[in-house]
Amino acid sequence: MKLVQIYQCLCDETRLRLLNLLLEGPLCVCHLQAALAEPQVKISKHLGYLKTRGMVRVSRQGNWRVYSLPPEKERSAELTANLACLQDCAAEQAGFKRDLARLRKLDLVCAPVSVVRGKGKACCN
Amino acid sequence: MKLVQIYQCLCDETRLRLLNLLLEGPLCVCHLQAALAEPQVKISKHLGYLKTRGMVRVSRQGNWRVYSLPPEKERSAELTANLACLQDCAAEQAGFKRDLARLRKLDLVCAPVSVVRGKGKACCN
DNA sequence: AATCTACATTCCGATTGCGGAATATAAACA
DNA sequence: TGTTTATATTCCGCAATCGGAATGTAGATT
Repeated sequence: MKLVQIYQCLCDETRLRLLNLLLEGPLCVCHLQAALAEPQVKISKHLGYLKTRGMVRVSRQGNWRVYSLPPEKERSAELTANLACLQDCAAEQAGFKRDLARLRKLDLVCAPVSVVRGKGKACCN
Repeated sequence: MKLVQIYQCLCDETRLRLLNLLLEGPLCVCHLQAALAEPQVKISKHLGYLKTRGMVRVSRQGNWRVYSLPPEKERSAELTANLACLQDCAAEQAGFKRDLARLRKLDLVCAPVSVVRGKGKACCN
């Protein structure tokens, strides 16, 4: 991943917000969607953008797709540096902090529907 | 200057190379052009892009326009952090190092033509 | 006054990016 | 098997970006 490609991943507001959340750890799409309060297509498309460029990984867990940043050991020096820089910058800005706050309010367990049934919601919907 | 706007300035190869050179100090267009070995329009347009977004300043010195990064005291924390990050990353990559090497080979004095006349060139042309 | 020099701007055409509405898909569940 | 759930993909229109060729321009030089 070339340096300029890293910056291309970072040059959209929605993607910045997504990455800021993923810096906290792996997250399924519905949590990202809920935390950003943005429509599903938008989230999904930007995740696709990041994925095709190698900025995020996906794994399947039952009904959910869990996105994560590449494991630390596999990150290039430039990626590590820029992610750290992003995290520092975002930590001081209201919008990013609000996203994190919303994220923490969510029930982070993506449980099978059968488990959640009766509580009126599955996962974070 | 919002964080995402910083990244928008950084998301093009030519602009990265320009900024990497400007991190060394103020430079006139002809030096940037010679160091990058790219056509004049290309250089000029990307400098325009950076200027309208407040990423660089211009001053006139006789026949030349001298571009520079905003003075350190006026840089936001995010800008400072990201420029440092860029400089670190670029310092380890062949392409950027080549630009710097070419820059250092240039006669960095933009002197009036009259002074240079007889040596067969004005400024870096 | 005419010319030159260093640079910017305009005018293309092609590509890419973005957002939303609608639709598709694949796994889980009943 | 049919339905629901979570997510991706396609289709569409629009705006932004990029590169190059040609042209414009302001100040310096002759």
